[in-house]
Amino acid sequence: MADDTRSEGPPPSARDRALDTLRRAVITLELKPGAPLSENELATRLAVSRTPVRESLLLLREEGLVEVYPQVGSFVSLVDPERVGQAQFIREAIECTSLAQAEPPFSPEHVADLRTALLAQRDADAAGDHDRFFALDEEFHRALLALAGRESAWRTVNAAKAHLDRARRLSLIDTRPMGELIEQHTRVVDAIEAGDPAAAVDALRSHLRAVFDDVERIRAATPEYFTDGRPQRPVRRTVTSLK
Amino acid sequence: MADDTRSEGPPPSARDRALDTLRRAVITLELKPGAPLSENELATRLAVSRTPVRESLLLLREEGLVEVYPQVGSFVSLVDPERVGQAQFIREAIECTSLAQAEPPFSPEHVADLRTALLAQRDADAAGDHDRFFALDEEFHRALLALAGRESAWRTVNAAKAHLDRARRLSLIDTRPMGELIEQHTRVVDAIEAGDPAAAVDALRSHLRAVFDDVERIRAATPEYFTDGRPQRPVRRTVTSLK
DNA sequence: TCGTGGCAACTTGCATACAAGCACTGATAT
DNA sequence: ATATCAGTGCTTGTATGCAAGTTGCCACGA
Repeated sequence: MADDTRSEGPPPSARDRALDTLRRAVITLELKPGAPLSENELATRLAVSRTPVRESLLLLREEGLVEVYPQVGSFVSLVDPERVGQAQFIREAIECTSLAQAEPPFSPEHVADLRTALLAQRDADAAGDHDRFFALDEEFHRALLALAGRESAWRTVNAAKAHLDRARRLSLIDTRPMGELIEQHTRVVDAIEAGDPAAAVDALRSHLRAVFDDVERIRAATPEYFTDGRPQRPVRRTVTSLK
Repeated sequence: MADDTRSEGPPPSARDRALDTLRRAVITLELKPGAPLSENELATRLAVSRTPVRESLLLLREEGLVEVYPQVGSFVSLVDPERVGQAQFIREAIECTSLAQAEPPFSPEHVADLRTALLAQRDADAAGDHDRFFALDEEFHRALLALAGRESAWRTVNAAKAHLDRARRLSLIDTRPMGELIEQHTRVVDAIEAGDPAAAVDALRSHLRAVFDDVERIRAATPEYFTDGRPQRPVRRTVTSLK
């Protein structure tokens, strides 16, 4: 088990690499909401043919991150407050239900995972490392699901919260302190360690709603990245450079 | 509103048609779990090229309905009890949370929709029309979400419950009476009409769990369509005919 | 009879050519 | 100056050819 290279699975295909690259570019706002995309342009940049790029865009479209207008063009989706709200509801339903169904005593390893993610998150915030902060935030919520043996539900939560994540990333442009969020996470873990699931659910719920309320503030600050309810107007423009 | 042809949106592309056809074939068990697929074969049957078929398989793979082994073949996914349980949890979390957050008085139209679906479902059961029965079952649960203004969450629920639906369809092979399910639905609507959301949630939860428990019975009856935990063995065979 | 090696046919992944359609530009007429 | 119309270049959708790899059959040898 030591000399295992862990090459599990086949080598990533050109599509896998293109998909990872593009998805990451979209959620990190490297590709900004509303930015026009072009299969040919992206294929050139990624040094592959249109096929893997096209298939990637098809999957990203299914995730709600890209919109494709036939014979017109493809665009990074604008952040849709409606979808953000939907993601918020789904997340709250799944995470809170999971936590509510978890029964003490809790696995010490899982609780330790939560504490570890929490401390690392504090460091990342202090260092101003936004990417790491978000990765740890995901790790925290994932560990929360694992506490009740519902880690497999993470995939569904993740798929639903893409728009929510982008909105949250927008808020980091102001390099705003994340202390409040860490504080809220801490309250959740404290309640868990105290063996009080009900209190943990309450703390989690108010945390998730605080995150959601923040979206409106972000929207007011950067309205150009949000939909105004009207259909996204297809406008052909020069493609923004990817890296 | 009468002469409106409702042609909203562009005409369906070859990919759209292929995807609809294939997805329907998989969830109705016309294409049985474990059945080998072939892009070329399907392309010929559907009278299109490999491209739309390939893209459809890619999307179905993302939905968990198809498994693709590069250079080996594509197969209809076996029903995975693990995924069925996951779907059950997600469904219960979302539907019950939605119903719990709904506040009386309820919209008379929505309640009427529930009653209508219920009666129609009784007819479909009596007529032995399985497809219609399932369509109405979806309509019922969708209306339940609409009651709390969470109809948009239906998409997420639907995406998660593909394996669950196939398992339920397997049970219909015995032409088993669906009276119990209708009975359970009725209890939910009764509680709603009585303006008692808490009771409705309890009735809904026990209904969903009854559906889930049924899966084990189905698995015992038709184990060849379920995974035994081991990876699905790729075996090349003659492609089952589609329609 | 049983084991083994190689060939043939199939699979999906990727690249590319062609088709159909929309948007923008610019010239032209009013 | 303004409105209209045709052209051009881009877009995505589809079809198809080629490449790389795997499976299973079948002949061959022990």
